[in-house]
Amino acid sequence: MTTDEQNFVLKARREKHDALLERGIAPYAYGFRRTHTAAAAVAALGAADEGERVNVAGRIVAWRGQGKTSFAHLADDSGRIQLYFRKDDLGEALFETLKLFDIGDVIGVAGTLFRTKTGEATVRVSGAEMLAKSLRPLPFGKEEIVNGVLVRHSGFSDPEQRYRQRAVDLAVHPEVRAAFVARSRMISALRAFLDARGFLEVETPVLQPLYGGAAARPFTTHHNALDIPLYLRIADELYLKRLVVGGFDAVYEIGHDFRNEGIDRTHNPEFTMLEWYQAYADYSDMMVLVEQLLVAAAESVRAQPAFAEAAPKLRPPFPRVQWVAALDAALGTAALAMSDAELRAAAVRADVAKPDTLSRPRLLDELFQAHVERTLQEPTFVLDYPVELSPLAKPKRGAPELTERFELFAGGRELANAFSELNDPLDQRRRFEAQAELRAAGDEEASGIDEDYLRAMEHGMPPMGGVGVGIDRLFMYLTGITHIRDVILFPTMRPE
RNA sequence: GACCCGAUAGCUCAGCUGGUUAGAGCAACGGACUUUUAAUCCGUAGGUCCUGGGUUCGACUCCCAGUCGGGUCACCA
Repeated sequence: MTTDEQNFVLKARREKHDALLERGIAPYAYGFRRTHTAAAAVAALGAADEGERVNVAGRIVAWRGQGKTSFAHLADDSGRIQLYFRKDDLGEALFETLKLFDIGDVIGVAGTLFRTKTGEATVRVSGAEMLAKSLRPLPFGKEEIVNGVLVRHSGFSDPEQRYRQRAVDLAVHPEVRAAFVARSRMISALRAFLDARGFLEVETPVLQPLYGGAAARPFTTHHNALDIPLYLRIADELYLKRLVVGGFDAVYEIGHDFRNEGIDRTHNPEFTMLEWYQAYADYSDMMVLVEQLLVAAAESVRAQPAFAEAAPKLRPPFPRVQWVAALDAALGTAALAMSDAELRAAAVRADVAKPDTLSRPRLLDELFQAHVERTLQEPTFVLDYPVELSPLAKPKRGAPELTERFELFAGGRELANAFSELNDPLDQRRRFEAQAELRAAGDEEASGIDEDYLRAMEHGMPPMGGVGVGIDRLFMYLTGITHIRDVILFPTMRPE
């Protein structure tokens, strides 16, 4: 492989750049006054054969030179439009300058709309400006429509390079842009849903002196001036609940959480979480809210043409199954009555990795995952988790060994997790102490005691329902996209 | 972490049971062409065949190790 400096393709581009300068043409402009986007220009022509004068700008994505004429396609955010350059229209000097234009250049053109004899809306160009000379070619493939389906030839398909060079991936793949537009619209819809119900969007610390609210290994960093370790948050939960103590009755946050764990097609170390908390509500209220929110999210995805078909048609209420009953049914016995040794033996039979190292709650959870979770394809609420698995959830009314907690599963994956939030500071302290014991016994994911959070709760925390929704996975479920890297613009990669 | 697959021109790929100057299409460069659309036609240039060992008269090709990537499975409440 040649180095960039020696590469003949780059060299040719650079020579054209220099030739533009010699002709007194700036290769990099300050702006361009557009009258139409590409799509708007096509629409402006309508069914007519001759149309108005337009100024359009974008990237040259195809070029067909033909002696004293040339055809090109110009792409912008809205779509693409064909350009027709004719020497008689442009004059000798400008037509010669066109030879310095390449696929990938960003240009602006002025001209009148017309329809070619093959029926395509086209700009008959009378003036063209270089806006940004592309010194490094973009790997545009050639495209054709076969039986109404776009077929791309060559192009840019190396998965690694596509994720590493997302700017290139986006520039040459409109369908990738469409996925991220859909993601953005879905997040807007989530905000609109919560805003309309009186929730206040807030921002809580990403850098935290203690991490909590979930079971995961954190990223650790160090603050120089304070000379203390700080952790990137693994959840927003404990700060949002402090805000409810402070008098904000309904809050939510959409932000990144960070978990220092493996990377695969459903896990990125940095991912987007929506959490909300509503005072005076319990987990039953949250179930209804989650159903409504999912319907709103699915509608927003279905409104995107690229995903109109993919988005599932949700019909609340979703089925509710009891955690204990589901696990008992799968194991054929009462799971909570099993001894630690029996649980461990069951874990071995279920191919759970390293069962000897797991605490009792983790064993139960592993068994539930192995036997129940992955069977849940249609959206399903799993209710009432054992208290050992849920240190931040209130005991279930009438069954104190369980908690008022649910998780929503769909497509075999967890989409949401919610509780009637524990607001008894004395109980919370006992739960933290139990976690601390598990931690001391080697459970890396058990939490410690967060005294500052306990102090906030001791001032009086209203009863509330709270929910966490994994946004990346929700979007994957609603679009049918199977790899988390395809829903995160810049997924975490090993450095080159 | 386990198993399978892959790495060759800027991009997408071919290269047989080992054989001497490593190919194609696109992109690039030169030329022809004033309604093309995977434009077409003629010509030119472009390579550390991932890295390191080994086998062999000879390795892009076979073997070993490594690196990186992809897929599947497992793990990650």
